[in-house]
Amino acid sequence: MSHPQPSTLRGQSTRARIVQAAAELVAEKGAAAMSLDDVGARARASRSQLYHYFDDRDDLVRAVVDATTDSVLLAQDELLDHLDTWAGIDRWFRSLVALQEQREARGGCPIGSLVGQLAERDPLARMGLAAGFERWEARLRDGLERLQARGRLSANADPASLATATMALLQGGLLLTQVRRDPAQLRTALAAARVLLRSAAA
Amino acid sequence: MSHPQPSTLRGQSTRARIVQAAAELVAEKGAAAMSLDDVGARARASRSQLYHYFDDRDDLVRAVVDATTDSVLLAQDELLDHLDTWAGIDRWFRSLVALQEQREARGGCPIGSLVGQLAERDPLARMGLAAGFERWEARLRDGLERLQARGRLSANADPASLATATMALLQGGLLLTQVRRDPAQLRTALAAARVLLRSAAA
DNA sequence: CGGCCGATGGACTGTCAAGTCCAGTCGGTA
DNA sequence: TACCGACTGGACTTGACAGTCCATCGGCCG
Repeated sequence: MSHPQPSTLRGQSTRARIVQAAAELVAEKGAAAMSLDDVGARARASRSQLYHYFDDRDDLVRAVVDATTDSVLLAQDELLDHLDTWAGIDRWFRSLVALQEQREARGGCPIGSLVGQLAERDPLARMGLAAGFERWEARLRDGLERLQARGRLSANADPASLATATMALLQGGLLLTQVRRDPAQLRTALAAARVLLRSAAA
Repeated sequence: MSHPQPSTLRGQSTRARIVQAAAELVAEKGAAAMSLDDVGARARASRSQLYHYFDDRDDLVRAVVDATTDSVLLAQDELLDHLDTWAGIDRWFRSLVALQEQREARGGCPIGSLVGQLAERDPLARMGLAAGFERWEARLRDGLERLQARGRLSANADPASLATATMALLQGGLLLTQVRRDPAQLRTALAAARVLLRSAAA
């Protein structure tokens, strides 16, 4: 992102259209299969506009990483705000499973799927993904800390470790769901997360 | 794999060299970045040999999937044989963490990393990956069933669900390890798996 | 010993994608 | 209105890659 934020409204909207189109293509076909021609066509932007707003292909992919984490967190924003009650946690879990059922277990986690594609190829993209996971996990950790402050979680439980383990179950559950085309995999993983968290209840 | 097994010894060894070279390149650079030229060069095989033994690029990638799962399971074979004792399970977990430390948290799971790269692009590859996970999880499930038969696991525990949840924690832990370049992520995830399993102990 | 067939080498082709270049247009400001 | 810089369009270059073709080798069997 060595390019500055576009100064005109039109420029900002063009840049946003490009990132949006690229993010869709990455989600549909994978990061490696996304071509700049496809992006240009979908965003109704010419070749040179891509290079006007981004250094190169990798720079655009990094913007896609950020946009994807933004959209994942935004979609769950309400739910993530209420992870400080057992009911709120259960509601979050149920909505995650419902989403996979609705998608017929396709696609896995939009962020997690990118790890295998980008982590070993572009250090900056890897750091962007790590930052995305950190924002996500922090929401859960904060919820668990409030739960603990309210005395519903054992005083000697470690919200940080519980949050990490829950994220692992979520990501692993999504991966198994994707590869087996079976949302029950995520359901089982999150049921285990529930057991794990409840076992730390006060 | 519409091509028959090569009939001569020389042919078999050439085919094996090709798959081996392709598997290394996929592990190093990702499935999309593996080029047939690279494979040929590393395997000391010419272009036409690749097409002599495989239908096309996708066919070779599917062979890589199978070879990769074989090698992952082979490497852990001893450990997977002893998942019917708590000590054996702990030993398995410790060795998984040690391996990530040794690799400096790079690469993630050789099988799991391929899911995000292949699952939505090649249905046959996805099925190959699912078969690999099934073989892996079955070893764990069998161990837990023997543990249960021996009365060390609660009679109303479900070895299948526990195995799935453990695999999810393993895969999710590896993903977080890879993206954060921190083996402690896997350690935390497997510590949670231990808690989960022990909570089902008899 | 002679032919058959799996196995091999390497050149060739068409396609497609990344990145460059330059000739413009648009919109605000003096 | 004239300027200026941000913005836009699309052609062009270069390189890489998947897949094809054909000529040849070499061991085995009749």
